[in-house]
Amino acid sequence: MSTLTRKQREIQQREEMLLDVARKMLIEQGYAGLSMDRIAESTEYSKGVIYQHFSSKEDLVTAMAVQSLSRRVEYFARAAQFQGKPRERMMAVGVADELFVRLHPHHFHSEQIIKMASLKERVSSERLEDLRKEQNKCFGGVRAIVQSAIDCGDFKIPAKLDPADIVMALWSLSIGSYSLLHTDREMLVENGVTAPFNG
Amino acid sequence: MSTLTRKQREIQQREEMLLDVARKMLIEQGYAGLSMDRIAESTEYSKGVIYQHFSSKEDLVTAMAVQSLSRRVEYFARAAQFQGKPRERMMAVGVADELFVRLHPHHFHSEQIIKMASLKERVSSERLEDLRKEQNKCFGGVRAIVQSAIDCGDFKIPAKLDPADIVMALWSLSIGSYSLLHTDREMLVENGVTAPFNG
DNA sequence: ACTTTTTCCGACGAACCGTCGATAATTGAC
DNA sequence: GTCAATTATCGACGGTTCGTCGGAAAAAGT
Repeated sequence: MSTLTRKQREIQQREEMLLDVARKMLIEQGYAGLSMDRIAESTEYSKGVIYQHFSSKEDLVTAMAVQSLSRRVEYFARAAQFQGKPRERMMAVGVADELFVRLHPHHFHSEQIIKMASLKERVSSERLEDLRKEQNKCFGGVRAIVQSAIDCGDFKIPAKLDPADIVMALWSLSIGSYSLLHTDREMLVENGVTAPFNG
Repeated sequence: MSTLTRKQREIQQREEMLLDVARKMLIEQGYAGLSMDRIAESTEYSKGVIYQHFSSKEDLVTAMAVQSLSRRVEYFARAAQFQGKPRERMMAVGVADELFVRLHPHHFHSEQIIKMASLKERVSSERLEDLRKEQNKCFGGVRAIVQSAIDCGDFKIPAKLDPADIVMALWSLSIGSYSLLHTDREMLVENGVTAPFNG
């Protein structure tokens, strides 16, 4: 017997199903088109059931972000195990990031939504804690790799900068490029941007 | 006599007033707290009048983004006139960017909102065109500076990269850092990030 | 003073969020 | 198998918001 009862597993399974439906709706119709009523209708469950899983619409979107963030952590963990010099492991993380973005195009989208002020305040505190944990895992993992690359003299940075600063810069680049590519692609093309990504 | 009639000027003035009120509301209460009804109530105008200016809530937010983006162009233009070597002009642009972000903290916020898919589709086509124009001005201005720095041998880049790629990278960094700083500041501090910004 | 045109108002329909008492299903006792 | 107790589910409802539109009010014109 597993650690969860049958009923608990059913509920967890249903939650994933709900998230899948919601994700599809979010991608296809955007945040405005994501409606709790329509999720209920589309899944043949009632709104009451939906609200047993998610305390609000924002809570639901946050749940999606947590889900995809934990996926991202998996990608990074695999990259961290890459056999080779630390510097190569850093490259691997870059590849993992790009891969993740390609395979989970909705992730940044849901993150952007959460980041709109005052939405965060409507997310259940447990869910926010989940999000925080995953983010820290993510950040910590990448920092460890950068740190090891520095330690073995494979990667030099100005003394003023902490490894954490490097991670933040990389992360910023990732967020920023995604944001630009997925909403202003025409503008970039118009202006002659050619290289989409680089380690 | 100016190119606009008195009435037209009055309307334009009112539009700015509406945007000011809306901006305040957006900053204080977030997107969810930004309500057309409350703008009407707060300005003592009717909703009908508001909708004569903005075709939808998203159109209004876009108008705010256009407004602040045109401010940003002004900052950049001033930086471009900085007396000194091209490389120094590039630094000046960085400073201008940071200054802009500090003085217009709502800008990225409204941009983030617009970028949520399917919101864009509810913005009037004229407004979208305005936005596109301003963005191109912005991009073009910075690229010109980078180009001139390259031309005079003051700033070297790998042959593979176009100046436009550099601009995109800088822009991405700007977007990404803002995004991280304004929503995950605790996480950054927790993880030991120290350097907030650098040219 | 009266008509025409422009501007403005706010009640209204539709959609949505989140709640909660009513209803149905499941479990457990006998 | 029957019935009560508990748990899970439903969907109607109140409250709020968006965007519209017919008609009132003000301005311009004659």
